[in-house]
Amino acid sequence: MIETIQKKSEVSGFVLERTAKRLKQYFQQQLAAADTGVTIDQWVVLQVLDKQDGASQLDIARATYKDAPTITRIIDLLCKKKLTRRAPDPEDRRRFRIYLTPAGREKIQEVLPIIKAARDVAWDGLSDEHIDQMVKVLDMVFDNLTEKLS
Amino acid sequence: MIETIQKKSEVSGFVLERTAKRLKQYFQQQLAAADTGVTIDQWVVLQVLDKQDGASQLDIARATYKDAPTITRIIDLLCKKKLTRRAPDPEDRRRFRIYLTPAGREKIQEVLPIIKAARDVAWDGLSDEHIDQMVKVLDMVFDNLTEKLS
DNA sequence: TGCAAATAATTCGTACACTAACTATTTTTG
DNA sequence: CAAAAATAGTTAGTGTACGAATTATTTGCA
Repeated sequence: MIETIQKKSEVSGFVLERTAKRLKQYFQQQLAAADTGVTIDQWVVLQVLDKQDGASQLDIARATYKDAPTITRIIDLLCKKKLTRRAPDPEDRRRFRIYLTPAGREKIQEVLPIIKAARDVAWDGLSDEHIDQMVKVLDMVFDNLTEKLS
Repeated sequence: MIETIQKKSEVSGFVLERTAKRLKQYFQQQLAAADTGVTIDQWVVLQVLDKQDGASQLDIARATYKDAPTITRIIDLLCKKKLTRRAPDPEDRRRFRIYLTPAGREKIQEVLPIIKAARDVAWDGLSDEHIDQMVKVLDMVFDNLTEKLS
């Protein structure tokens, strides 16, 4: 049997990309199936606000690793749905502070169980040690790349 | 010190997403810096054709885990750049067969070293065992989700 | 054979990612 | 203090992702 020899790194990037894509896809599908009216990326922003209400858009960008234009658009959508609101920052007129509305807080409570159930599906059959090990490797890759990008 | 207890799965999805995003970002940046004129997604399609010249768009979609409309658009762009061409499939008039042009083959040779160098950066300092372990975990997650999606 | 179902590709609409360019502020610093 | 640099946010353009609907063709089956 002839076997093509290829470096580990040749497949692993592909596997990483593929799994991340499928993970996002599954969460997205679960959110849509439950008619939550929010996307997974919008959910990520809501979660940041849940922990840090009144964050600036840049705060949110940093916390989510998304860029500024993306946050502008997501906040636009969330505000249109009345889940968040923009308030001027009294200390810096360039800045907005983003707050959850009561409807936003309710939405978080509505969506959280769906997210938790999806996590259980994704990580089913994996021990904490397995997950820890994977996170460690992923973080090393992330650090390798971040170093070179900055 | 008060520490918030959270399940492993709560952070690991985030880490996975974050690393995949950064990986893509780095490859994309390297391709742009070298003025290759192709994106990382276009490169992935070229690589499929390198292994399987004359593949149908659906073949490419399956091999890359992208969907049909996405492949249509990417092939449109690659054809516009004269790196690939569409040829009707003599056996099935619904189908196209996609072929690399000579310029496409040259482009692959031009881009390959850039990709290899980027891989080396990404996986620097990681042993084959570490990578194997990570791939195993990622594949389990992928399988967990694929099962539920179909 | 003939019609229904499946398949390959495309188009449309919405959402996200990234770059570059721009406005409006605030901070630095000469 | 005033000009320059940095910062916060927005807008525009290109590329990608995904679902739904559409067209053309092929296959399955009664």
